[in-house]
Amino acid sequence: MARQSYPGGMTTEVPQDAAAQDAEWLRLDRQICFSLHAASRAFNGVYRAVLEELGLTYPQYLVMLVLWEHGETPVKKLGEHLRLDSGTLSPLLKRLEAAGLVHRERSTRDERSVVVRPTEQGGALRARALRVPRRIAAATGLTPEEIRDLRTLLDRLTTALDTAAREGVPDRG
Amino acid sequence: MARQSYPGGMTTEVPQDAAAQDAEWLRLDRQICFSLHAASRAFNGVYRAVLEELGLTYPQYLVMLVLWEHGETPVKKLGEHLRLDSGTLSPLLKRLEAAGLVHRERSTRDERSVVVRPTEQGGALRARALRVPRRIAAATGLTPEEIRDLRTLLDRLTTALDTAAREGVPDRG
DNA sequence: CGCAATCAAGTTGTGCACAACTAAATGGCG
DNA sequence: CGCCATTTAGTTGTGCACAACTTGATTGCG
Repeated sequence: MARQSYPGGMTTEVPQDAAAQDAEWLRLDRQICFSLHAASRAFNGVYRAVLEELGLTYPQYLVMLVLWEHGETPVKKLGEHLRLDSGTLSPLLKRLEAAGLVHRERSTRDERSVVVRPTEQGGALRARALRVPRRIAAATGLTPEEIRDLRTLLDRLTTALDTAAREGVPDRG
Repeated sequence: MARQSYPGGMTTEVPQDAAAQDAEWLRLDRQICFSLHAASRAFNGVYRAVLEELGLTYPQYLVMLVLWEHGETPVKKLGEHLRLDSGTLSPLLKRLEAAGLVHRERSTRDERSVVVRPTEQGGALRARALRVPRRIAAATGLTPEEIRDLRTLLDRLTTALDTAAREGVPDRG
C-alpha cells in the first residue's frame, strides 16, 4: 500500500530533484483540494435547496435520517453514526427540539446518557422527506453505478484518512 | 442525461409503487450522504493536522495556493477560483493579514477592488508548504490513477450539481 | 451631464465543525 | 465503603459557509 509510483515515475524513495517535483505536486494538490472542497459545497448547496421546504439543514437531515431508520437513539450513538461529537450535536439537537421535531430525555438507567427520539411531527416529516433522495440523485447527473463507485471510493478514502489522522501523517514515506 | 434507469429498473417516469421505492432510496441516500460528508471531514482533518505546523487552516491554505500560483490577485478573482464569496473571504483575508502572510490594498484604478498579494513572509511559507501535498497523497492511500478518477468524478459532480442548483431541482424527472 | 443600475467588498446573523474544557454520573479497585 | 479514572453531555471559543444587507465606486443610458 505504501511505496507507490507517482507522476514523474517518482517513488516515495528520496527523489533526485525534489524541488521541481514538489512544485508540480503543489499544483496537483491545488486541483484535488479544489475538486473535493467544491464538490462538498456543491452537494451541500443542492441539499440546502431541496431541504429548505422541509425546514431542515443538511446536518439536521442526516440526524433525522438516523432517527427515522433506528428510532430512539442516545446522543452517543448518533455521534458514532454521524462521526460528530457532542459539541456539534448538542446545539443542533437543541434546535431540532425547538422546532418540535425531536424530543430529548435523560435516560433513567444511566443519567449520563440523553436519548433522542422523533416527535409525532418529526415522524410525519419523513413522508415529505421520501422524495428528497430521488431529486438529489437526479441533480448529480450520475448513473447508479457511478454513484456506487463514488461511494466505494469515498469510503476507502475516509478509512485511509482517518487511519492516517490517528497514526500521524508521516513527512516522508 | 435525464431519464436514467434506477435500482428497481425504475425510470424517472411516474413509477407504480413509488412509496416502497422511496423508502429504499432513503436508505441509499443516507449512505451516500454519509460517505460524502464523512470523506469531506476526514480530508479536512488530515489537512488540519498537516497544516497545523504552518499555522494555516485548510481554507487559508487554499487561498495561499492561489496566491503562490498567480501572485497578486483581486478578492473577486480569488472568489472565482475558490467559489467563495466576500462574506467568507473578507474575514479570512483579514486573519491572513493579521498573521503577516498577505497584504491587502485597494486598487487605485478601480477603488471598488481590493488586491491581495503574499508578503515576503507569505512567500517564504511556500517553501515549507511544498511537502504538504505528498503527505496528503500518502494519507489517502489511493494510487495516482484513482486520485485522477476521483477528481474527474468530483468535477463532473460539481458541474452537474451547480447546474441543478441554478436551474432549480425538479421534484419529478 | 445626471441618475439609476450594477458591481466590489465588507458586515451581520445563523448554523456547522472541532478543540478544549466543565459537570455530573458511573464503574472498578484497594 | 471511598476514591479515582472513565464516560457522557454540554459549554465556550475559533473559524468557515452562506444568505441578506450596506456602502461606496463605476458604468451606462437618457
